[in-house]
Amino acid sequence: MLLSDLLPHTLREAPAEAEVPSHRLMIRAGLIRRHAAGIYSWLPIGLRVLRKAERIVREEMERIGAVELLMPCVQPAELWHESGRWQKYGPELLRMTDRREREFCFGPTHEEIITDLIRNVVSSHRQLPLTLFQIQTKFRDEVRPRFGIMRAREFLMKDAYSFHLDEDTLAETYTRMREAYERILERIGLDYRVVEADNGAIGGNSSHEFHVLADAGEDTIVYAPQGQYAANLELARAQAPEGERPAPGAELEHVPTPNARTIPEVAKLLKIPAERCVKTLIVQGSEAAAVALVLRGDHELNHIKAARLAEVASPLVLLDAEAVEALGGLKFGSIGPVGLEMPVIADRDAAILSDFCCGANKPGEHYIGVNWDRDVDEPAVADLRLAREGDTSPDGQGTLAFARGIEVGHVFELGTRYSEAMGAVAQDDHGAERPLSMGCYGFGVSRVVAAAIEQSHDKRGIIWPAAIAPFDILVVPVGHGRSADMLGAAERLHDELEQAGFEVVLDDRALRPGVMFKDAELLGIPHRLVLSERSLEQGMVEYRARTAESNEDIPRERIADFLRERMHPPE
RNA sequence: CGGGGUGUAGCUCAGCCUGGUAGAGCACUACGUUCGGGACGUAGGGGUCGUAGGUUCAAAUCCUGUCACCCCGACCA
Repeated sequence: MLLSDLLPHTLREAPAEAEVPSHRLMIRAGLIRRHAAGIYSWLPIGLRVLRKAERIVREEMERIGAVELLMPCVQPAELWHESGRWQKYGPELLRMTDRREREFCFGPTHEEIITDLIRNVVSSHRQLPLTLFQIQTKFRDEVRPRFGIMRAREFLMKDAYSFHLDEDTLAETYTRMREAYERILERIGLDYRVVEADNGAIGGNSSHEFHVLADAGEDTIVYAPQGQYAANLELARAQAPEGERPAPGAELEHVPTPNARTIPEVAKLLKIPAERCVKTLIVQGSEAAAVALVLRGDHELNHIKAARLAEVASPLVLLDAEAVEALGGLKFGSIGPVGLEMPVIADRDAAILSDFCCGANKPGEHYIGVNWDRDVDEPAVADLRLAREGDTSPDGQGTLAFARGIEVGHVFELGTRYSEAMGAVAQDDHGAERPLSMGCYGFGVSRVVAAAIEQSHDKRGIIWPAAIAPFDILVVPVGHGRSADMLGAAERLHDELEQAGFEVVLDDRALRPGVMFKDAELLGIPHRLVLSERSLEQGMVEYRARTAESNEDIPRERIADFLRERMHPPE
């Protein structure tokens, strides 16, 4: 293929808006182009990469017996009303009306459509289990699209759905899908972690996320480097405290704390470590107007965990200063559980404290020597806090470390949430009609391309993993001006390698060598061959891997074999 | 949605404070010289200064509204 035919458009400088390496490099290399926030074109070279990622995903889906179909991007509102999500999904759902004022949305996901399809097509256990997938453009009207293709509003996703009448085959498909995702990420050559996850808006039971590790990642993942445990920080269980609560050793005492509102200020003023203070957060209750959450002073509230408590409203609402004041004159900076007239839930670490310090529910006053049971009713106890680096892993193996991750895949066991709402049933082997169990499995195809660049680039440009590189080999002829047949020689080399089965692109732009070399590095094609007047005379070709610092001269007639060995080294 | 910021040529930016003929580098076109790490010369093309209104003899510049975009926090492949 000729580079000049591929709409090459490299930039020396990236637009000011591009912040993270993958976004900058994709724009500079001319792989994508933005039209509006989170909406991009894929230029020919970029599209080759996307198609390669897509092909790997498709192959691994087919390997586990999933079957491809294609569903519509535009979906009728009625189906979303049936599942209840027309109300629930919120402004992220791009809604529209047709000429007859009938409502539609641009699909952000396809549970409704697939369930509608299956309920009309499947009626017997003999047709199950069944796993279907598609690779298709999705639209989610993200609050804040950013980082180019990484968090776009329009993006390419593989979504798969499985249907079952028994939990065993659902669990089996779920496991096979997890393994398929691991194979995809291994084939692309990415460093990743599988983590326990929250189910979010899609709902259901068990759920795992697949994160590619990268500094630009938007999620914090928690994992034990020496053990198996890994989870999204939102979900990571905190280490349970050991031992019993010590018996009270101090008297309850009222102390003035003028101008000390935060835990560090109070701790400093009273010369008490933050670990012996508690903070009290007032949130909206599910039934009660307010619920108090008590955490140790040095711990942070995990909002997801709090929202999951039956007593607490979901999603979590932290009451603001005004609402707190309305509850009997409470002020931020001096709230504590003593004498508080509302349900109190303490984190496990706060619940085993004795002789602790807390706000006295009057501005500028605190209590010290506070003890549960003696001074305050025993609280309900729950895991409320965020995990911290250095905590012992919840499974006891090693200590927790944090890393940044880019979520490229997410698998869910949905159960019967959609099939019950939408009446997707089949007859079991006794002739009884039962709702189908579902699994759903998403993989961000366009996002994994950005993730690959985040993990594999240097200051000069992209370093494509071989599996998704737009081409295997770039041929660069230099010295057009001196040697009349330079381009002809390059074309012969290109044709020969193409016939040998390589994907080859020839830089036929006849630019100055420096420009072509810079672009070669920016584009990141794994193998570069340079032809020059000198090498032609000597019957050699100059080879350099994208990752190498220097050149090797390879005899012209050996070049195909040499490249074969480089790309597929003998075991 | 809350907080901060930016809109001037395809890209990076200057000009704005202190109103007076819209600029530079890169990119683009033509010609010439160059040709192993982002060359040089000459001549060109391209911008109603985001947008609407106001102040003024005169607005890129001052004022008001509005839109778009970017960054930091609550959501997701």
